[in-house]
Amino acid sequence: MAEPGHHEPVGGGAPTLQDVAQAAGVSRQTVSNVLHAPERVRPATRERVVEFISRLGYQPNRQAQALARSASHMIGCRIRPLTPGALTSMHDRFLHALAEAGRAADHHLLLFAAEDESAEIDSVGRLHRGGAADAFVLYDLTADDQRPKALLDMGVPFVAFGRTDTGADTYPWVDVDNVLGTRLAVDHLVNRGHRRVAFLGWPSGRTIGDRRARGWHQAVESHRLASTCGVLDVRSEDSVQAAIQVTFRLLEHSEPPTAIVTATDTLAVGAMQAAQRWGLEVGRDLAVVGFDDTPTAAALELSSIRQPIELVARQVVAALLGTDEVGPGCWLLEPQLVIRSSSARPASPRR
Amino acid sequence: MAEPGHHEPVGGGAPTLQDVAQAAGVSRQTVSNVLHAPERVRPATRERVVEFISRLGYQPNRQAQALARSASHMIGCRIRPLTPGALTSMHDRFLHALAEAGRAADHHLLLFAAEDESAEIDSVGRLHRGGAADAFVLYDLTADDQRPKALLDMGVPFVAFGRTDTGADTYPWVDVDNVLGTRLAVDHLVNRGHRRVAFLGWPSGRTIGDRRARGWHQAVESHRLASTCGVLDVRSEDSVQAAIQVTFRLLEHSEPPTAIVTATDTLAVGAMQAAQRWGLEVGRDLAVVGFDDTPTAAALELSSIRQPIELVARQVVAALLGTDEVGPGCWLLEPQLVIRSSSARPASPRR
DNA sequence: CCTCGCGATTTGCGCGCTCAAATTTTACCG
DNA sequence: CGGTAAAATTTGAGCGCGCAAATCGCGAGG
Repeated sequence: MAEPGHHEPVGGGAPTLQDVAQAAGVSRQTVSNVLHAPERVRPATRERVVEFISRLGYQPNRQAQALARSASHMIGCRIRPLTPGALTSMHDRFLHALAEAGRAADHHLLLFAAEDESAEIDSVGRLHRGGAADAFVLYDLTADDQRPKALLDMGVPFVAFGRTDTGADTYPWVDVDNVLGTRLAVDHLVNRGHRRVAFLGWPSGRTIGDRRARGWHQAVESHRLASTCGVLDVRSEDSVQAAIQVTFRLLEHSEPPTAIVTATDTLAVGAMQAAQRWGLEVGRDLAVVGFDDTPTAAALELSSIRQPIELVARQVVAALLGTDEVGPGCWLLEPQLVIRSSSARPASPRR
Repeated sequence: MAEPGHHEPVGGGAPTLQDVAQAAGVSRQTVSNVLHAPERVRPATRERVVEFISRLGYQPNRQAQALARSASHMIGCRIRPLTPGALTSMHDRFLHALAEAGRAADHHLLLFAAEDESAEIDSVGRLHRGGAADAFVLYDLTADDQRPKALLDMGVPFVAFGRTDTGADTYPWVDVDNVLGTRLAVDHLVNRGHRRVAFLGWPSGRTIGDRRARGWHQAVESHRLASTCGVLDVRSEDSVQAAIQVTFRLLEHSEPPTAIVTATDTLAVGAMQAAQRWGLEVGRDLAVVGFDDTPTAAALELSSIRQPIELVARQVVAALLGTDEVGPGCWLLEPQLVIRSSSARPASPRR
């Protein structure tokens, strides 16, 4: 015991590679090999080492690993405060999916808060230089988002969920086909016999909103639905109150729509509320389809377009860890329609 | 340049302590002191070093710091998948608040996914032994939650948001006073003139639900409200559909309540839906108050009890980093009532 | 019987930093 | 102006690990 260099895993610290090595009577590196390149170790040795690893409950120290291989195996991600007024978006679903996807590749999620876009850029730079995270995930991209270019310039690896209007070919992104989303909604309503399908969206100018509007337009045209008058396309802020007012304008028209496709669940909730106050029963007199499939949609039996967030997260992580692709990879995933009673019934005969 | 030991911050790696030291013509440790104990460094030297730190954009390497001081400055937190059916709880609000609170103390959030409680315990153990996180945050505690004891046994530092029924004096927690919450709701309704205030809660057996029920009971008794018959206390699963059915039972009574206090916003949504189908206008014929102030509540103009999540997060972080308290600290914070139109008007005269 | 070659295993080194102890410098007083 | 204490700064060691090069051991070939 007086022999120098003979450590025991004395209480306190977790066992180290050295501890396991000593216990198994091999060297540090052999234990490391058992973990990372088992084929290099003779089966007999390997088994013995494995035995001691589990007996001591050895767990590699991530900080030491990170330092040695200069890669932290952390994925950085800003967590945004939720926008007051809007229904919760899919932040938590996305974060959970990311964590899940990262786990498979032994990567963890590093969450940080930042006031705004430029604070986020600062934080990312700092975290990256400080080696706290190897790569980052950007989400909720706006049309003219500054972040992709900024990170590109800093040489920070990242993948975006969503994309900007321009320059989207200069960085890797994963996005959901919003155009397809609203198209699916309209198709579904047409199948149910609707011919006057309105669109309730955001004021034009925001990428996502515009794409969703475009999907409605395309579907209306391809089905040759009534829309020539143009009054079936209305816009409002993303709040329930605003949506209620705008929906009233839609309903007081001489030939009101029998169905409304909205750009968000928040707007859809507004449409439903307005319909009720107008004396219509949602699902019977007026069909409504929302977008994002928030928990609220499920609670209110609102049909909604669901983004495949889990797939997105998996693809984002794959792209992040994806070895040295040639050029930025881009993936456009397909959303799905979740049908609930707000749009399940066939259209009632003209009122 | 051939001089050995003379590194330049050549392209690639971020600048290190050594780089800054060399540039400023001082030693490694002096730079370190400027950062951590400026008072030990002579002002003139300090200024020069600071100058070079910012000029080189030096950022301490967190992995190296973590390794050296054997403290990762990371707070571990499991991210749960959201419960299908229930409205989103406050996960994202809490996570954001935690990240925000941790930032002030230079701590970041480490998110991980786990299937269930025991997987979470495993992960926590592994992350802790691996030095990936110094301490952990537990939330959504159930009455007989296994996690506190397990972490206690493993010697892993943690703070819980919420608490178990028994043994809550053996570990540090921060909780919101749920009893007070429903009491506030009832008080508010009584102020508005209501005398028959029903409670719509979870089946008894779950800590949180029971506390919320108790608050209603206390308030009803202290205000001497009608309740002797006992029919004003009803329970259902935490889903909108179930709540609708149960609310109908409440409404078909000979002396129906004029107001309903619920244990969650989900239940409140059910109550609101039921009222509408019954031909009552929420806010005029029937007042409803929810619990948790989810985004849905805001969207539907539902009054709700709001938990001070940001305070909770700050207190959790403070407790986590709090130096060697004597015994576990416990904090019970007060919720607040957010009044919206679902309960704002005075009670209408008896119907 | 000795050497070569190859797989198995070990050693040396450094990742970037902090702590403690050693060393140098500065300031002050007799 | 020497001496000394205090302040300022430097040096040495090591945190736990991975990489690369070095070493060991053993069977085949000459």
